[in-house]
Amino acid sequence: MKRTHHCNQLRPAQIGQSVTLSGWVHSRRDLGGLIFIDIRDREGRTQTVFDPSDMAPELFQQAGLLRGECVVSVTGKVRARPAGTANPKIATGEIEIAAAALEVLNMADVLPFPVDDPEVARTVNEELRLQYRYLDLRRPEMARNLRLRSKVASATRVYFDERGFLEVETPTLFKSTPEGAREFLVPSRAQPGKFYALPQSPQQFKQILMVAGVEKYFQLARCYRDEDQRADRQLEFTQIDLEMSFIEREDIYELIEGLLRRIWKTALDIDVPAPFKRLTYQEALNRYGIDKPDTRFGLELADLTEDFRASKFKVFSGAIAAGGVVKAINAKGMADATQGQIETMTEYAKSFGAKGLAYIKVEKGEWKSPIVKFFNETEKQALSTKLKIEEGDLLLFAADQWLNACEILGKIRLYCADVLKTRGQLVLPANRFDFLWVVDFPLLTFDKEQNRWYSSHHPFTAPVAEDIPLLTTDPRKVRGQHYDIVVNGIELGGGSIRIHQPAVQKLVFEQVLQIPPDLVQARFGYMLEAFRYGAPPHGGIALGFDRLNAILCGASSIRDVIAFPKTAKGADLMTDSPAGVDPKQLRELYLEQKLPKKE
RNA sequence: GGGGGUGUAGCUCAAUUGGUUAGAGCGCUGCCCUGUCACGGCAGAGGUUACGAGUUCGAGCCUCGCCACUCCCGCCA
Repeated sequence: MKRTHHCNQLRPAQIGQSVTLSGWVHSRRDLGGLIFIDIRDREGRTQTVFDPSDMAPELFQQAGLLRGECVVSVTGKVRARPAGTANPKIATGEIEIAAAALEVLNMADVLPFPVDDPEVARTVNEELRLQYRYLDLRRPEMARNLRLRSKVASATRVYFDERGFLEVETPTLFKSTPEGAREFLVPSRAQPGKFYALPQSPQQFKQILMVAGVEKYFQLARCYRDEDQRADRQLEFTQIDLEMSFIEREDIYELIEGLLRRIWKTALDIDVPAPFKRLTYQEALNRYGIDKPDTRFGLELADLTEDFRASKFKVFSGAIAAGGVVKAINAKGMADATQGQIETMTEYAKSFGAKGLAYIKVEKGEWKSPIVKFFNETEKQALSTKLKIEEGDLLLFAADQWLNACEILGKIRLYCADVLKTRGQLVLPANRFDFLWVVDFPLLTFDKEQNRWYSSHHPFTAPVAEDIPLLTTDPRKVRGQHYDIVVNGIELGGGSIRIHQPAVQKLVFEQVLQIPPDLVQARFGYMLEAFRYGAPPHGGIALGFDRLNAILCGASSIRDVIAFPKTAKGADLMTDSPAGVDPKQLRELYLEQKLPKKE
């Protein structure tokens, strides 16, 4: 019995037709002398009626045995529902199928959790959902996420095709290049003692493709990073990865703005305005305390360094004398925070390395604070002006080295925004998307513990041309031609213009990053060689495809937009992976196990 | 590696200060019911309180350990 329609197709126009529907028993309502069975498929659901006055007793009896999630085919005539019994909640609610035949394609055991009740299903323990993912994915919400993701992938492919990009697949069996994220290793059977590594990104291959003359490459690339996970980070994830030759940063901005506009239009029917705002790294830190600012709300950081340079309050003036800064935010309307809440915030700040969190509550025209007695009139005036102080405000301070002070207040800013959201004092519309580019990142960051410079982004990022001479003299000041795309405080992607001159690349590896020449040769020699045979200037970007879809779906975790995600410990609860292997398999790979001792 | 949260019936949740036989709704089973759509009514079954120790006259509750899930810090070139 092949189906003639799907379960969201029949309307009054089809009344009188004989049809067959196939799907799952969504719900049954057995009235004794009359049975209603709603059949559901991925498109929707349709009511069928089993009426004993109209059919063989065996058929009616069979219908009575059906249970939730049985798979059935029902054949019958489409008819209008009797007056007053239409169901306006579903699209097929004006009609029903008068069942004439029933084929039970498969029975179903009682489910471990309901999939037909969205209220309950939403709160079901995620552990259970992951164990029975095939049931979880039957839920309309999850089915919608899968479908949206597919549409976004299609729109992406169409967009890049229109722009002349080639979709090229790159290997997932790569080699280990242990700069950066920890890698998954894959032992080679054919070459004892040697290993592949799964790529953290197709970075090197896509640059080689530019040397190969592809000019415009893209891929929905699977990437692997053996690092601890988060709500927005999985061991394996997907990137919209691309690279172009003969371009500058502006070309990437234009391209990605177009892509995101296309995706938002396709997925949400929203017209995103372009060009996007741009912020330098410096400004992002200074104003928002983070390199991926959520600009949907204010609570911006103010700089008070000059106002407190000579202050009697030594915590401030001392930090400044040590080369640091004093920064503050005004948490509007939070003066009623309890001592406990302030304590919580202080502990929170300390967990990010703050020494403390000075505050002033502005209540009943008074400044209540343990520190305000140290301030003179000029200082108070400066605070008033720069922080636009009003009744009911809560001022929070950080005095530390510039980056620390900014980052601490950046975290506190987000924390305050959450509190204000919870209280209903800050409302962010679900359809608001603040896109922006963050640019002019420092090319290098100094690692105090290892006493060396490392790449802020990755070692292939090109310095801003005029900063190249500073590479060996003053690395701190070198700006990278790196850019991040941020939306609503989420880092959606990042990329850069790459180094295409082998001499500069070699200089960065050996002189700046201090990687021994033989290691450079072993790891990147093929790349340096490739660049000698005519490498075009090139650059690219990668966007987190899972994060992108989570944003579009309004999901709080990327697990909700990945069909079969892993838990925080990297387990797949459905298949029970990872799992042990047979000793024979290990022997074939020339591996021995040395497991940690349990105490 | 570190910090926080959660774990009680198939599911979602209760359970006073440590005190009687651990409850409710949904689901499930049986019976009744011809216009329901969260159908309704009656009856019933269903518990190693994640697991393991300990304290106590007595532990779902307190202590220690351990496991799983989750959020965060570190980590994520």
